[in-house]
Amino acid sequence: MDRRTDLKSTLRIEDVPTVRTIVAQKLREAIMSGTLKPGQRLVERELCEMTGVSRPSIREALRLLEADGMVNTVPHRGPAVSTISLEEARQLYAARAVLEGFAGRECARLRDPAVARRMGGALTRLKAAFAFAKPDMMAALEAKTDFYAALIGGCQNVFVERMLRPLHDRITLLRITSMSQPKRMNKSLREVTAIWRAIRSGNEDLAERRCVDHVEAAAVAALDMIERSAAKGKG
Amino acid sequence: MDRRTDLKSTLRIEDVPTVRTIVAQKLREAIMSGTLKPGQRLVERELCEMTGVSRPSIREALRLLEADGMVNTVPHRGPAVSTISLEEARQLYAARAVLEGFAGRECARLRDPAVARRMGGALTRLKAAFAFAKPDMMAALEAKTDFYAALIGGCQNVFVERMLRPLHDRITLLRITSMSQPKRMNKSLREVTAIWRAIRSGNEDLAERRCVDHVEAAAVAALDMIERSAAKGKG
DNA sequence: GCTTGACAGATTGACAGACAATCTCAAAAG
DNA sequence: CTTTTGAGATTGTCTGTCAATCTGTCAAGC
Repeated sequence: MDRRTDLKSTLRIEDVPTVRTIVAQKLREAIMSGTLKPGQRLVERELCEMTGVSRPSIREALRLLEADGMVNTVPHRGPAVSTISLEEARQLYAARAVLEGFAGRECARLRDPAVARRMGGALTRLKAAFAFAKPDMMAALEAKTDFYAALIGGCQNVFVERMLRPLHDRITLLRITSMSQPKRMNKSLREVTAIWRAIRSGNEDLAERRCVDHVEAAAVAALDMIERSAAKGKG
Repeated sequence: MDRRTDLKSTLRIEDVPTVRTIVAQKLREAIMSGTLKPGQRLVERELCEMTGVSRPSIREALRLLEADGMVNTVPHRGPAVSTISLEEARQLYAARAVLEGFAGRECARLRDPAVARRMGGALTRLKAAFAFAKPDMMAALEAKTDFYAALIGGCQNVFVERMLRPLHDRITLLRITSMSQPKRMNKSLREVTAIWRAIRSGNEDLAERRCVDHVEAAAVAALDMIERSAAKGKG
């Protein structure tokens, strides 16, 4: 017997995955991991072969990504992985700073112990990833993702949550373009710890400030790298 | 000869409307105007008959609205016009306040005369709509929409722009649930004028403050009305 | 009378196939 | 070398089909 049927009837699973959502998520991951590169055209039939699903399903999944800004569809030319200019990258970080600043403020105001605990756990794991001579970048990325999840979820605002997710996705995509920066990790760790402390202390203004500072520092590093790689490409 | 072909080859028209985008826009308008009510289920075949397009196109349009949060699709039960709880409405206004505060700040910082001019024009028309004994609500709504468009576009941030549009759409949808409040119009006019003045003067902090104040005042009015209508429904 | 269960109708999820409109790119013509 | 033309590729859209799932009704049982 199919176990899923059983679960659905008893536990009332909310999020029954449909083919289109699975495909959409797979495409998202492929884009963020760099398998599908920015600017690359997404030919529908190729995606059908890759995923083994029909064109209608592929197209519906593409509409979801389109609305997220992950792919750009121009009529009669088809969808392509979104590219981002230096100026747009600036705007992206500015938008993220605003929203994450708000999230930090709200976390501090609400003072949910569970949120602070989750952040603390993520920080511990993040530090642990750097305890060895050879940092475990995979574990570090996971820990950081979890920290952000706590921050974003902790603000108790579904709209801010929904808006920040695509922004983070596109920043991940942005990092693919340039390279990952292991050097900034230490500084980043200090910034994130400061966020946690501010939130735990319930200082709203400080929490917002720390979040904005962190995003702006990340922006400087990322934009600098993009600028450099662009100049390198030219020269 | 087809004139459109000519235009496209020469002017490179960006936004060639496709059936799915037309349908999506039509549905958006139908939802915002109250033709399709919150909670109402959207049966695909009915939408086909209404719009005269096929099911796949309808479905693609629905994915776009789904990503905007305009409709809510639960697997195997189909899409329905999004409903919003009182708590969610609070969160919606909070998110709008953050983003519009940023937009105001940026408009003040950038000091684009064209933006100030456009806002001024919208304000003039907004005032004119109230110059008669019987206010022209239609004209007022249009003027206000134009004012917001100037504010949102003036911040020069495509991400903030893209995020604010769905929020405004859902607030419009929210107003349908409760009734429109002509009484608040005068107060609202004063608030909006204050935003304009702050932006024109280039005072970033003040512009942000005025935008946040305005949204929060609108939130109080809207939430109060929702609460009252909800209580009325119960009693 | 109320709950439970089963059945039929309705609806969505997903697929295959088809065709016109449009884009792209390379070869041919000037 | 530039422009034009044309073939191939790709998207936009439609029709039709079938299985899986939901919903509401109606009868059976407590």
